[in-house]
Amino acid sequence: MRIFGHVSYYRPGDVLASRLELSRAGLHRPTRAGISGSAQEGADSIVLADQYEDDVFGEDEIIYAGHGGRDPKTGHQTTDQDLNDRNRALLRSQETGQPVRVLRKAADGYRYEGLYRVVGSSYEPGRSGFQVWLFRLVPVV
DNA sequence: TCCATGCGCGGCC
DNA sequence: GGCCGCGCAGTGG
Repeated sequence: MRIFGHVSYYRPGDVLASRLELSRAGLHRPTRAGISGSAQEGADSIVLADQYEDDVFGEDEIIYAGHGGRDPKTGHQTTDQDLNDRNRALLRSQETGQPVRVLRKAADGYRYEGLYRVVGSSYEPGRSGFQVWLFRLVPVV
């Protein structure tokens, strides 16, 4: 059963040591993938891990780059992203307005940043010039 | 360097 | 609908 919103007793600011712990806690179930969710229900959680060059973690908003088109070695986008199921999940979240748990890689592990809502999306050239999905998330008040 | 782990989707009853 | 297999991933020992 997919859970949207807070999970168990975990609250923003909590730090877990690894992706495995995030998974066991239910904060972010996939052990490697950055987007948790389905095209039909939407995304329930995402992870920012300094892997995508087009990410922006701002004071009052997050720009989260969509999935795909990336060279794992260089970290740069090397092809246009496509509308895959993970990106569809975030588009779906924008439609439903369901909150998305945001986790962010930190020095000591993965920090639970809190609940965000997907309020915008675009498909445009990123830093490397290839088309990327960009999702705009703002904190849930 | 290698590979485990969790899961969404699609195919097939 | 339920089960199974496939492919893949914002890791990590």
